[in-house]
Amino acid sequence: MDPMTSSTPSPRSRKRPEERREEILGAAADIALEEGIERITLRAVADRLGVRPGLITHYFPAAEDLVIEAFTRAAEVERERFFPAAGTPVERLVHFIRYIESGTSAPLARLWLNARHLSRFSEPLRVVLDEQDALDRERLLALLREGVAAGEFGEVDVEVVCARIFIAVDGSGSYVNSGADLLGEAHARFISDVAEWALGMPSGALR
Amino acid sequence: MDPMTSSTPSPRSRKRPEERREEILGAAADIALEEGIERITLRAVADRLGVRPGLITHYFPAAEDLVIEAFTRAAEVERERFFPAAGTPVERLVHFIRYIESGTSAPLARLWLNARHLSRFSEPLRVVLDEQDALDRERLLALLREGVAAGEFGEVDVEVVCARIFIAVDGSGSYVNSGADLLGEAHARFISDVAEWALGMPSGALR
DNA sequence: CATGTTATTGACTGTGTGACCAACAGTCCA
DNA sequence: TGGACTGTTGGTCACACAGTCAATAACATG
Repeated sequence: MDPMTSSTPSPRSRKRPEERREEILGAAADIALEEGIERITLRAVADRLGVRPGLITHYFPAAEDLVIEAFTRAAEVERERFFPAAGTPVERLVHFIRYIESGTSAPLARLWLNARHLSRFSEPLRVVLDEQDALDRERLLALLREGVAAGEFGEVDVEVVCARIFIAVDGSGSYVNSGADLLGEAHARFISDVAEWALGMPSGALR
Repeated sequence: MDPMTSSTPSPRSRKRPEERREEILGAAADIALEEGIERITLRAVADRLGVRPGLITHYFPAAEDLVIEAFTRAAEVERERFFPAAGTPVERLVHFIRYIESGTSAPLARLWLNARHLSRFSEPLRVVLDEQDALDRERLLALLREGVAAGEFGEVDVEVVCARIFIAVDGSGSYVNSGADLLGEAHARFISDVAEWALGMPSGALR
């Protein structure tokens, strides 16, 4: 039987450590997004890779470390979709708002909801979540500061605007998570409404 | 040895079924609030009552039913603290806002965050969470309608106002949950700011 | 080709979980 | 008082989990 096409217990595929480590982290990040962070288990990760659970332990002696790194990875990958590199501050802000209001960010919203909850019980997760939160905040703050400097936003307190927008994003995400749109149409435009309000812009300016 | 004061394996205390059932639900609701819904386990509940796990099974043959009922109970108990029965609509709205901004509602915020997350994986929990959401929404909507009728709020779309306030509450709760106040002072007044904005009231009117 | 390194497996431990069930014992009624 | 009802126990089963370790087999290097 050709060992390459053998369907039964695939012959040991030995990989370079860095590559395997990346594979494991990727699988764990996928699980976090699809099934929830708490489902990142030695078994679940191993099954995704067609590998034995002991191997995961070999790379991550403490399972919690895998969880932390996988969450970080998932957060980083998803974040890059939020803030485009090019465009004026207003254009980038509109992209950010669209990204959320369109529902495209739903997986990330779920991941965040998930992490915020679990952070009550895991100090390491709380720390890394705070770090990722800070990174997001820095992105938006930079965008806002740039816009103020360019005269696109008027003279606003960027800290306050940033806080208002992010709280709105989290609130919106809570409802997106459950799938049901309990709050009607006002929900779909909530982020842009809040952003316009916080920035002192006329209603509809960011749509 | 006096069986009443015996400290060793407490003599079987037999209780009336309804009473015992209430006891179990209360203990489970406490666990949900203090340790998280997912920690409602036969053992955890039994330990709180100084009883054997099998007894919990006797009252709740399916553990999931206990979780659902306990969550409902916790949600109902906590909700009553939100909306006082007496006062003008504005007074009641201010009470509602104060209750949240003071941090008193933090346990409920955590419970909600917890439930929203778990509802992804439990259809029964999703259903009961939607029900409880609807009850909250009805309370606030009634308050708002009353205020509009009394001329206290002007001519606003109460549905939109309600949605905005609740999304704000959820967003605020997400950050309260982690303990760290990542967003600074703007956070503490966020609900009242949003309520004033949504109601078209001057800034500070609800403080 | 031989040898050492190490990626990978398989089997085991201990804990926590929900579910199940026979036996026990408190309570109430005849 | 005696029996029936049932609240309650203690034990067991099957499963999922993290963690440990010796044994194996693929690779790299000489």
